[in-house]
Amino acid sequence: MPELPEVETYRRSIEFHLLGETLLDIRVYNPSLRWPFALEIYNLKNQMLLKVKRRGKYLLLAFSKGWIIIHLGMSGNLRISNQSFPKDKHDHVELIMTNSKILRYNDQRRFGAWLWCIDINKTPLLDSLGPEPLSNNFNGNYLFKISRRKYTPIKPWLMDSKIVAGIGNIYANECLFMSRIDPNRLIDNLNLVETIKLADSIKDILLSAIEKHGTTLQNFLQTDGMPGNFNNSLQVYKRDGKPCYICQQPIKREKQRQRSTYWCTNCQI
DNA sequence: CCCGAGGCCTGCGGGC
DNA sequence: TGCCCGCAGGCCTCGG
Repeated sequence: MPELPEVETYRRSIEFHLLGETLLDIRVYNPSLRWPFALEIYNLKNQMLLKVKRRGKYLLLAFSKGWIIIHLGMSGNLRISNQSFPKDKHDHVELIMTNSKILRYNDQRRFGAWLWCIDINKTPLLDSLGPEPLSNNFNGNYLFKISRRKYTPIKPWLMDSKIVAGIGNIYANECLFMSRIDPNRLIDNLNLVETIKLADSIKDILLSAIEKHGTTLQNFLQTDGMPGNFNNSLQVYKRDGKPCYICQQPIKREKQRQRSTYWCTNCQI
């Protein structure tokens, strides 16, 4: 579910509320997530939260003995609340902190993960990730270079975390609309002007979605329970059959690799 | 090596 | 009302 902007929204909120607090207790109601809840996390008891980082869609919490790696899968949610807040049946993990606040992990489908590592620079899950889309080493030249002599369609390629980290189905669709590129185009076929336009669109869209605290479709809520505000900015995602905001032609939907792709057949070429 | 389908889960909405 | 099907912000694993 949550893509880079939603995870970044969580990162900022956790940093604001919980950085420097000590982890008093860990409660696990259901350890059977995508992989079993990492038992090493119990060793972090009585340690201070030192850093809150993000890599792609992974949230990284640093303690002196190591890191908690959180991935939210499709339906994972984080909330920061007081003890009095009633528990939901899909609440699976709670971190109880010294300022009497609880970080609570809720995940209806349990595709998410709570893992552990000593060194985030030496962990297989993160090693294989491509560049951060908002960093300087992600740009149109990079996209141009790695797309030569490859013949996969651009849209599923953008969702491959080895190419660029953090882009999922919503933002892949939106970025291609902004750069006016047909999602079915084969990547080798894009010229440098187009890959530059695409990289710039990716940065634009992600930054603006972060500013609006993400997109709420079904499950995503901010740590205070408020929805994200990027929904009104969506140009194509979930708009099949509705008129394109530029040319009024109906937005088309088709599956690519089992995922819905939305685009304007008139504007995107 | 590369690619795509399958599968992990739960819940919702639409058609009959 | 109920059942069945398709659909949903992801991504690892495995087969060809």
